[in-house]
Amino acid sequence: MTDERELLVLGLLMAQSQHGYQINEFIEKNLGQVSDMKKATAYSILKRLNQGGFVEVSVEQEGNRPQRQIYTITPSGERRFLELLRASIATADNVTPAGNIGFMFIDHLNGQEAVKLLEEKMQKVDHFLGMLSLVPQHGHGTGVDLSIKHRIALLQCEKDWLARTIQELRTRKT
Amino acid sequence: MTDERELLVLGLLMAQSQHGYQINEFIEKNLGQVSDMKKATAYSILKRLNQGGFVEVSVEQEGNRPQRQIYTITPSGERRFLELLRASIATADNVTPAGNIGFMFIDHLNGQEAVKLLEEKMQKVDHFLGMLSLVPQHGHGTGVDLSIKHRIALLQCEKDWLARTIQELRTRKT
DNA sequence: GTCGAAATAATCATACGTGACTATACACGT
DNA sequence: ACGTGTATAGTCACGTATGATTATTTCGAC
Repeated sequence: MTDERELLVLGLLMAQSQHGYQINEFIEKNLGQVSDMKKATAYSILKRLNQGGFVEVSVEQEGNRPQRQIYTITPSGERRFLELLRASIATADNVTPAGNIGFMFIDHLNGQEAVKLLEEKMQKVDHFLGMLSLVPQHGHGTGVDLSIKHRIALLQCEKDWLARTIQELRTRKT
Repeated sequence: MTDERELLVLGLLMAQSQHGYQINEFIEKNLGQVSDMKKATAYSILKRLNQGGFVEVSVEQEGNRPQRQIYTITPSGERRFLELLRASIATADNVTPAGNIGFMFIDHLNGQEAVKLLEEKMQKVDHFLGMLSLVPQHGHGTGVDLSIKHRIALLQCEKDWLARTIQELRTRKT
């Protein structure tokens, strides 16, 4: 998890030098669908990256506004970025996709309630699918699009599985 | 994340009162495919649950062995369990399935390497799929089986997506 | 001109998760 | 009887992530 967050921050700095607020704004506004990293976390990651020599800090003053720390990726940081990127793409640690533990104990609920809750979940998945398909394409085959398509594919799969499972539970109850 | 872990521990205590070591052993040996929670984490969760009045502790001494803390779920704990269970089944917070951030930046690699890394990932997914299909069935339609089937479905979907994407990248490169 | 809301830019206290470590008891070979 | 590996049962120090908070500036409404 940590590595993915560092990768995200380094990736944004690969595009251009930025200050903390800018990074957070970008994540909030454009990547809300992709990362749930919080402001304070981004700042602490920037600090860590700086201590590791992966980014450099310079201070900027604009008008009367408070000082800002501008972060710039270093050559060492670019190497680190590629390292993390390769690891991220090539690995599949994939333990427990969130929400899976609950299924283990579903027998503690009666069939009717289980079905109702699964339907609720399916609706939420569907709603989320809707949000994602509204995200505009960035261009042909950019990584960002790939990433979005990946999420859509997984969510669609989740939705299908829920539909099948609900059917099964309904049948069994009879 | 925290909630899912609490749910897991409470769920195990719903089946029977247990001491910490027993819980950890069970998770390690039987749920390695389902949860990556570590020993120390389980102990700290038990402590928290105890402080919240969701489990009670009693001390047991068996022969000359060191004392053991036996944890028993309380009525309040059972309510909490159901609460967490319902929430877990009905929600779909699903932000960033691990490994997705990497795709965003895949353009920083050349096509050939990207394909190679995706193939590596696919192999790992496939290997993991193999492991999961070896897990013995617990019985007909128990939650545990449902949970495993869910993971298999998602992994299969991931594998298919990777295969499609690799094809696409190959085509594009030409 | 002034008052409150929103934007800007961050820090801090706190809780959570985990690798490393501690410590005892038993089994087994030699 | 002695070492030594493994099972038992847990604690602790440390790093990470985040909600809450701080502090200043700009802007629009009145």
